Amino acid sequence: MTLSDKNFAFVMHCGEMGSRWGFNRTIGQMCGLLIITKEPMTANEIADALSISRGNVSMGIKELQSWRLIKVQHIPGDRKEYYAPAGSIWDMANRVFEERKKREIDPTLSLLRDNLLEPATNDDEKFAQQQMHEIHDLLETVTKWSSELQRLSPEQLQSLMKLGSGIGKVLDFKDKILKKS
Amino acid sequence: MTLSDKNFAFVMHCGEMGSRWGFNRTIGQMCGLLIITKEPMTANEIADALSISRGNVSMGIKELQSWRLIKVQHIPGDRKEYYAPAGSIWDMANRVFEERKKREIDPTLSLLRDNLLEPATNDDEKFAQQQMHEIHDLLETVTKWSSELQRLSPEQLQSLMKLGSGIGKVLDFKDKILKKS
DNA sequence: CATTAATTTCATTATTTATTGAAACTTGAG
DNA sequence: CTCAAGTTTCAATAAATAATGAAATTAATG
Repeated sequence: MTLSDKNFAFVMHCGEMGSRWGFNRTIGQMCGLLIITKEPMTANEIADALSISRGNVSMGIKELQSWRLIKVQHIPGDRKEYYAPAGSIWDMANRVFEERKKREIDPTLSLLRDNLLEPATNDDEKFAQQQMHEIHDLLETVTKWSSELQRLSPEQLQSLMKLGSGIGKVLDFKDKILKKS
Repeated sequence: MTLSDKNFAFVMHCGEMGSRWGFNRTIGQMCGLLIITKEPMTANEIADALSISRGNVSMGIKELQSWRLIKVQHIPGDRKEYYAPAGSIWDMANRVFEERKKREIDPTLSLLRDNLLEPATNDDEKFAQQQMHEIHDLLETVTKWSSELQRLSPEQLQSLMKLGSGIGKVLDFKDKILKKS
């Protein structure tokens, strides 16, 4: 199975972007490949399509599984493993978002919490703590929000998404209501 | 000027996180250092504090400027350049967010747009285009939203942020209103 | 305009990260 | 249990990325 030029270009683009999205080139390519391929693929097919070693594919699969982006399927009478995206595009974007929050925000939040528990012992530390406090609050807000978004029903989410520039108006509206009551 | 243990630990943490935030270790450290240091610092002070070469600091400054995270200040009668964060914590987070959108989303959106203009020439391409279409729409929504958030006044933003779990209720409320009218 | 303090550049070197492929391991079938 | 198809591991190697520091450049001062 060979990719058409256009599809190949997309897969290569995913490779280029890979490291910006949180993984590396190969894993970006694998992810892109599995997304645009209708049928689940075997590890060997992936290796062939991308001209990379079998071992590298194995690593990549492990990584993609740790991101919960792919799932394994079996075909009766065939002992090979077939890989496919673990959900819709939306699901996958969500997973990447969640996973990146875990890697990019949580560790810092934890460090800041620890730091802010101890009292500052001089002026430098006092100023530093003020700054850290601001960062802490910002990250907490982001965290609260992302978990809030996770909790919304798909319909609510869609409603929110479609809102777009309407969000400002809804906010003003809400504020008015709250002031009255 | 030497850092206290706690402040040093914070700076080193910023280094560890650096690559996850979109830059590299040194630049993460520089960023953290400038944030928790009350007074603007010279390039040499930065190099000393982090035990890195002067040249490396120069590179880092250039990079941090390209992210619009730091600004240069001058002290009368002193020809050295003094560096300081370019805004509040909130400003900086926003800049990072914006810049990352530019690097992580825009190029893909552009590729997808181009791809979707050309008609698919076979079934594989047809399926691939469906998937790309979904990705495209998702990224467009994200883009629209982030620019929407940029446009909100600070008060509106704060109001939105504080909303937290209230967002669901506001949405339901909005839907009710819309249905009535 | 010469001096010199300060900054930037960039070829070289060091470090980190990714890839290969052969060997070890796992697993299902006979 | 044995075989063979399939997968994983990991030491060795390759590739990419970052850091150094000396030389070149810039710019303020008298």
